[in-house]
Amino acid sequence: MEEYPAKQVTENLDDPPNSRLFVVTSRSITEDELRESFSVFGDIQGVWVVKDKQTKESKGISYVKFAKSSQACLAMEEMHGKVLMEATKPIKVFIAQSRSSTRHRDVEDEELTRIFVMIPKTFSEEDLKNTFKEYGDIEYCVIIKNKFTGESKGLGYVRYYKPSQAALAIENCDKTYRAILAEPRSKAATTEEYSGGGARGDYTGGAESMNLYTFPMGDPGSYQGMDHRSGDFTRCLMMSTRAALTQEQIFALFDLIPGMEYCELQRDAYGMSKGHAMIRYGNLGSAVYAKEKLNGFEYPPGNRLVVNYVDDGEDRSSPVSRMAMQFVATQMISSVWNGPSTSQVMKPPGFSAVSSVSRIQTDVNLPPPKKLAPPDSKAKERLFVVFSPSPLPPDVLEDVFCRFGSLIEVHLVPGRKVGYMKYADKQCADEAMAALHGHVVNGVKMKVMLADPPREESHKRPRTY
DNA sequence: CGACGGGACGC
DNA sequence: CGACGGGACGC
Repeated sequence: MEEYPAKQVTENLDDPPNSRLFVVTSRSITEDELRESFSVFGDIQGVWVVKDKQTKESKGISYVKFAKSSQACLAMEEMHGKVLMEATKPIKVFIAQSRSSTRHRDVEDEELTRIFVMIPKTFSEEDLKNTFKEYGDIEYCVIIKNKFTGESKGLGYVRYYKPSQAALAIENCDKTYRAILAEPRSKAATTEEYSGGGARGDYTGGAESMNLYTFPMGDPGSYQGMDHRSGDFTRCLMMSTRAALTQEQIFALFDLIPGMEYCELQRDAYGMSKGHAMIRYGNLGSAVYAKEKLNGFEYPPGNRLVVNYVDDGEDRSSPVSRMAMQFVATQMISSVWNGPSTSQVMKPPGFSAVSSVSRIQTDVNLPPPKKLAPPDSKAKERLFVVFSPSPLPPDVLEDVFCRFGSLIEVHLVPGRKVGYMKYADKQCADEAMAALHGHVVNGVKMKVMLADPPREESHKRPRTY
């Protein structure tokens, strides 16, 4: 990166985060060749080939700095495993450790594919998915909820399949979501030594001795993102991995679930793993079970496997097969919640279907519910609502206040008996106020007024008088 | 009466 | 296995 003043270079290496690549190549690969092959992915700010001090020969290590993390991630995804020149080995590409970091582990996809966002409390996981799917395919969404009341805490996780997708979301989503990369869930985990080295072959043995019931899948949170639609279950699975796994390892892993018919690692023209394997089971139950047990499983530890259903071309539309799949799904969910020993206890199919019984009692003649305005809409008017004797739950308030149209968000002030209703349209807000002020909902009397303008950004110096 | 911004997952 | 240069300069 000699074309930049040195001070600027060292200061920019980690800015923005995860915008620099660590590239392992044959020693014959030059800076020009790297620049040439990586420049299609974005704005390269510098290329540095590490060379031996004395001999000036390349050590087979290079750094490529991009302007954006999404560009670096895309380049990593596309170039990892590629052969740059005839008769040289395929290159390895990783996001470089930040210069200040002392750690020596590769940066895993696990750390680059999940984002942490702040969202309106009214957001469902479906809303979250719909908001963030424009940046790439989402593996799952989870909203953090109060365990007792089920109320959203206004925080969520979105897991993408690829680092570039998460990076695009962070770079481009509305600032109000405050999207950042999520810290990996296991903080001090992965302590045991996997120095990554020659121990790869041992993991097959490890897998065989593993107890399926003790897989680290026990947190119900990860199931909230599971897709329960019956149409998504198939006998065919696709597994993605970024660590190099052998055909034998993958076979052994998926063969732990009885009924595997077929398992093949996909390879590119050089015989290098493309990081995908196709697995098929002889029956749907086995496939569902394998997916739930192995998706997210770390094998080897630190390398998170992604397992998904792929369309196997079977007709899943008949009522009989739909019901069969619903049955399997319900059984799965039940066994997850209750543990394997009680998996016989099942809820009837369709149990979790929405029961939209009206839960509103009021002295107002309410119009029917209307759709919410997009969460990123600009608020044209806010209502200030005072509740007596106690505040109404947010879902009830949303149901009531949305009926005049353009409602963006319900905000209750924690610990107080007041709240704010954000509207994208002034007239809708005024209608809501006119209709609801002084009225009673579920025994709670409401004052509905125009809100004072929001407090200014509090980053100013405190007043000194 | 009654006023408004922050951040973490049942490991 | 495969991890960090050379050269610079505004309180």
